[in-house]
Parts: sequence; C-alpha cells; structure tokens
Amino acid sequence: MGRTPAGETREKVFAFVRDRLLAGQPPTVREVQEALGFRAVRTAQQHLERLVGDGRLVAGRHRARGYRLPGSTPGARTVLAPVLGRVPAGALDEAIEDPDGYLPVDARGAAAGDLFALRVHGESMTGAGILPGDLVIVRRQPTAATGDVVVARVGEEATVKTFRPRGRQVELRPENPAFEPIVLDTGEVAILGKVVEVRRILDPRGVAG
Amino acid sequence: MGRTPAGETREKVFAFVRDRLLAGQPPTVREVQEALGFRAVRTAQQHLERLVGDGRLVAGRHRARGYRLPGSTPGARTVLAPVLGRVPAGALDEAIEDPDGYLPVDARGAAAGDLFALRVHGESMTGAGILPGDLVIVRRQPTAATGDVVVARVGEEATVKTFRPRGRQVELRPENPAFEPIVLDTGEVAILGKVVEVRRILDPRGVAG
DNA sequence: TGGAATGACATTCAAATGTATGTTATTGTG
DNA sequence: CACAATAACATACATTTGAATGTCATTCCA
Repeated sequence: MGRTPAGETREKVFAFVRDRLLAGQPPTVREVQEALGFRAVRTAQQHLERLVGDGRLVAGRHRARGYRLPGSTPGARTVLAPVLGRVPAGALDEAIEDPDGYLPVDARGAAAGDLFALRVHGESMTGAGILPGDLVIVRRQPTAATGDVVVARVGEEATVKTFRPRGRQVELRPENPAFEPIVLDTGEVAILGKVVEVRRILDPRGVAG
Repeated sequence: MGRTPAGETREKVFAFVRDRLLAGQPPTVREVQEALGFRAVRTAQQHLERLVGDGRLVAGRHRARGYRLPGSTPGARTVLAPVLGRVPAGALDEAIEDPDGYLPVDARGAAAGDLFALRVHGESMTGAGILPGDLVIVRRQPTAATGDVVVARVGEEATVKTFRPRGRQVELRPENPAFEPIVLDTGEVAILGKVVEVRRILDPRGVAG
C-alpha cells in the first residue's frame, strides 16, 4: 500500500488529537481514523500507539475516549472552584451553595471540595501583587505557616493577609505600607484557608465571578 | 427498596454530571452510578433520562460519554491552554508542539487553539501586578488596542508590555519606572497576542508550568 | 542490495458503555 | 384505600470502541 513521507501523517494525527483534547472533546480511535482518512482502524491505532510511545500522548487502558495529553495529566485533576460572592460570614458550606460562578482549577494536591475562590476588595495586598478585583483561589485549612497568604475571618469580615503567628497572638500583615498590621488573640481569628493561587482577568471573555 | 426524598438525588446527579462536563470530562453512566453510590446501573440511567427529559442535559445516541449540557452551554467552557516553556522565537505552532504543561482556562470567547500561556521573566510589569514567575494567558491575535497588555516579539525575544500605537511606530511600555519604553517601527514588532489573564501559583499543588 | 523500520490495509476479539426489561418498596394524592 | 409516581435494585442485551493478529508495499540505511 502507498504511504506518505515519514512522520508527516503522525504530526497530523497528533495535531488532531491535541486540538480535540484541548477543546475538551476526546476523540475515539475511529474518529481519528475518519478525520485522517484512513481506511483501517488499525492505522489510526498505530499512530496513536507511536505517539504514546514517544510520550506525546498517554492512554487509559481500555477506556473509551481515553487518550490524554501528558505533562500535567490535564483534565483529570481539573475541578471547578465556586466563586463566593459575599464574604463567607457563617459556615463556608452555606456560601458555597450559592456561588457567583466557577473557576477551573488544577487541583492535584487538594480535594475537590476544599477549593473556593474569592474576589479581593481593597488595596491592602498590592505589595504582593494582589490587586483589587483579583480572584484568589483558597484551599480550606484551619491553620497556616508563617508567611502564608491566608483568608481569615475577623468578626464578621473575611480578609486576605499574610499570616504571622506571634505566640498567643496572630499578626495579619497587609502588604502595603499604607495599611497597619492587625494583631489579635488566637481566639479572635479563624483561618478559613490558604491562598494557593491569584488570578486577574484582564479581558473578560466570560470567566465567572 | 429504600429511597431518598424526592428530587434530592437527582440534583446530586445533575451537579456531578455538570461538574464533570464543565471540567471537560464527560462521565459514563457507570461512573455516575459509582459516584452516587447506586447499586444498579439502571438507577443512574433513569436519573440521566429524567434530566434529559427536563431539558437539563442532552444525550448523544449510543455515544460513549455522550451526555452534554444543552444549548450554547451557558456555563463555563473549560479548555486546556499549553504552557510554552521557551520564548516562541519562530512560529508559534512549533512552540506549542512541546509545552511544559497545560492550564485549565475558561475560554468562552476564544477558540480552543487560540490560547496559550507563558511564564513571565523580569520585573518590567510589576506596576501592573505582573510579577516574575507569573503565568500570563494569551489569546493569539495580530493586533491590539491602546493600553492592552500584549505579548510582542521583537527580534528573537518575546516580551510582555503595554501596547501603545504611535502613528507609524509602536511603543511597548513597561509598567515599572526602572525600565524604559521601547519604541519601534511597526514592522519591527510582531504582536503575538493579548494577555487576557494573569495567574500566580503561591502553593504549587501541581499546576503545570 | 538487502534487511529493518515505517505506513497502510483488512479483519477479529474483547472490554467499555449505552439501552432495555422486569421487579420491589416508599411516598403522595384523591 | 386504591392508584399513580418515584426511587432503587438486578439483570440482560446491543452498540461502541480500544486492542490484537496478520499481510503487503514503500522508504531508509548500512
């Protein structure tokens, strides 16, 4: 049977699969076959096997539409973190019931339900590159380490600050010389979670929040 | 057999399927079954049928992982944007062939293949809250509007700057007083795309890049 | 030149996955 | 209470779909 120059077809196969995967629509082997115009399933299958062998794709064993891109094992760990509109005054779970939207987050190290997002108000953290309107992605945890950027509840308000334990007290330090640190007894502060990521939408293509 | 209050389970089924779909991972009927703890495939199947009947889902006939959100998918549309390690010196497509990883991005307004991410080097944009090490998500486009933060190629280097047209020339303005603006003829500058989002990973839970 | 690697074909097998049939128990309503 | 609707279970069936077996022609390279 005829053939095309070496490697050329495989690039097309990879480009097709990659585009489909990036679009969130994993193809089947037969869809690859059809898209590339192969007359045998086996041909598409072989190309895919090669790509897996080259480490350019990863395959799930006997999994329908199971081909994925390597690297961050994408998709598999993408979860949607709810964007909480109001400050979570009471229990977090209640606020999560009525989110403003969802953000896709790569959550390898966090359980799916442990992530949420908040919109930042105020300029107290501009020195850390966290501007008003930014979205912070928070992993729920009751404690923090020195220097962590945390979301803490003080009374009825939630605030984003740098965490610094001070013996029996806690310092919530803003990253802006125009603001004063807050020092409170441990009992007066509740750590809601740690800021694990900061996002700023420059071009609102529709990201919720 | 026992049952749960009316409608309650169905909401959970819908939430599960919706989250999976928004994350780009359509589930199988059996995955729904397992996730909800049903002992029979049929139970999950029935819930899905109801959701389709209510218009909250659409089903592809005999299609593996064929359930989708109806209509124009008003919710988020998550795609995976490749993180380009090196500066894209040549054609962008070549750099995309070998990404460092992928980031989940809500890409409502952008085509799947038009998004990529770059890691920021240098401190020329700190005034705009873009710090060294940050990831910028870029939508490919050959032109830009005044004030847009763009990724431009000047010679062999790609740089992130604020875009300001100056008649037949172009000013690439850093957002840091320690840096000088770059003014070049239009022909010397190629706009690779517009920065639509900025991300900073504070806690590396595994986000690629 | 001759073997190894590659590209492609035709076909079959087996696992996954969507769909259908039938039954039991609980809840709600007139 | 009778009856419909709902929730769930157990099981079987059919299609899709990923893998496997075998063959042949073309290209590449020593």
